[in-house]
Amino acid sequence: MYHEQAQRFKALSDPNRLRILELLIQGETCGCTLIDKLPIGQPTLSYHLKQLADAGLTRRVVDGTKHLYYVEKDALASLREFLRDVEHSTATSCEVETNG
Amino acid sequence: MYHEQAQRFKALSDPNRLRILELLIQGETCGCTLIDKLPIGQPTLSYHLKQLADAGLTRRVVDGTKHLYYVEKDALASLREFLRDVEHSTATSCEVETNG
DNA sequence: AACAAATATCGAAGAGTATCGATATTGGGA
DNA sequence: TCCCAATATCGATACTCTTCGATATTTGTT
Repeated sequence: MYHEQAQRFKALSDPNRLRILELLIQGETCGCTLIDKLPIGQPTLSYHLKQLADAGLTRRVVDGTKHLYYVEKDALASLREFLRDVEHSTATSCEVETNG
Repeated sequence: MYHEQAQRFKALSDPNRLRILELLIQGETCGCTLIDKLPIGQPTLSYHLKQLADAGLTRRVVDGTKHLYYVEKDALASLREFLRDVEHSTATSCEVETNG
């Protein structure tokens, strides 16, 4: 089913979310510090973090009043694998006249 | 800039488009045969093919009245690379207590 | 209990998306 | 030239997304 993969790609289809992912990977964990590095307000950040979490791309850990977010690298790897499979599932009849 | 990558991920964020990509890779090339394998009408297929082409994921070759579409594998590979970079750009301070 | 900090949720506005039926366009064949 | 097949475009509709300000919730601190 393509629906699940499509959902994950959708989570990656927003520039702010890609930026968030990279900040998280680089060591940011807390919404309260992310907010200073993004051109969006707090409710919007919360919305994007939820999108990422719902897609399985991040995991949330509650620490007192702070919420820490971590990237689920396995999910990213799974998407990479999907793309690679699509690329490689050729191998059959896709022969375009190779000018020979 | 994340905008361009986000655009490409957006092109992959629809199940029908993922299906189209796979059909194209597997040897389909013509809209007139794709249409029989998808649960959408002709204008919608045309719309999706345009989305994919605009995102640089496919290339169109006109052959008389038929239009042939080919997957730009380089674009897929570039997305894979982007995902891998995001995964690997850690290496610094993202140490979560590794239970040691 | 009162307050502050961090986050989530709500309601609304505006933009964008997917889909369709109808119609236009383009190219090949009679 | 006339018709057909393949595709694109248009206008409309319903839905989803992103964003915001305002407000609620949750937790730690005094």
